[in-house]
Amino acid sequence: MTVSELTPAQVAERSGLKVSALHFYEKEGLITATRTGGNQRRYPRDTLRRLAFIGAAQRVGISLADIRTALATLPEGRTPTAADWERLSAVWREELNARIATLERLRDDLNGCIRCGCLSLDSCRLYNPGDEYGRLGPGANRLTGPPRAGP
Amino acid sequence: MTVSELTPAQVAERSGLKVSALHFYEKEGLITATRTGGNQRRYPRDTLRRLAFIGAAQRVGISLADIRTALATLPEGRTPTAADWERLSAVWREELNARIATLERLRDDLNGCIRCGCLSLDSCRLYNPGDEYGRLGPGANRLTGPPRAGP
DNA sequence: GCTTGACCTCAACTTTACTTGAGGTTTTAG
DNA sequence: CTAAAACCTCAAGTAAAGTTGAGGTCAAGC
Repeated sequence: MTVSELTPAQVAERSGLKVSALHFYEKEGLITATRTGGNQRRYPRDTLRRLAFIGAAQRVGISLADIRTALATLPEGRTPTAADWERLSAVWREELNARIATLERLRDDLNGCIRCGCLSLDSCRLYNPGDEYGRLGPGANRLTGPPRAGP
Repeated sequence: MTVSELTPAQVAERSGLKVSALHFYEKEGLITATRTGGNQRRYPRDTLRRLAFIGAAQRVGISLADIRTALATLPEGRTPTAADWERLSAVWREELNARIATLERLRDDLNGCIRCGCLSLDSCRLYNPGDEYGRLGPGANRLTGPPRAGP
């Protein structure tokens, strides 16, 4: 096997993910793998970076579907450069700033709002968050936290 | 029906939730309801406040199980006072501060870390967030975002 | 040359947070 | 008094993000 390719076990080890998660991500189109003669997976080196990126985005609360959309803007046919990654991360940077701002507002609302007893009234900002969603770039959304599930 | 009790439709209207969600929350022990002679639900007025609290906590990324634990510390037998709610919200305030700090660190890491190319290396803080979880009070956890699901 | 560990596929199960639907009852408006 | 709107229960379905297990293959060490 080429020097620059990684086995499933190596990727799992270095990413902290389980092999089953790697299969899942591949099925979802988030990472790719070539196969050896014996049909075993070999991951390109930049897989670790992709996985790190996926993990960071997930920690911000972005869904795999949105992450896939963002990763799809990476160039095909060549290994992404640092500049490619930076372009992507700039979007998340905005996302993070927005999320931080939202949380700060939520905290401040909580300070004044529950204390004053207005919570549950129609006019309460905490109760009626007006700007829960926003879009900043490809696939970036869900500024305030995990979804309140639906179909 | 007593002046201070609300019908399912009224609660749904004012909370923005569906009636099915109210049933679900009741089954999960997050809210309660009395019944009329005809077996229909009537919600105490503070249900709206409970729901507002639940919504705020969810937006921070706290699970219903943890929210239930927190709500369970409210006094039984009497309507919670503003002070009761404030005690609870103080916990979330800490939670919010912690989450904000985590996101700020994540953003700063992203600024330096992806740019410098270290992402995916074992020593990278972004790649290896060391302090993803912490406990501050009853049921408070998950500081950095939604869980990466598991069994 | 065989055993052991890493791999493979595929289907089914898990959790959280709800929704939908079926089949039947209660309340309200006219 | 009746028709419509709102309610009830209970079972089953949904979505996301994976994990687990069964049954079989591949590769490395002794």
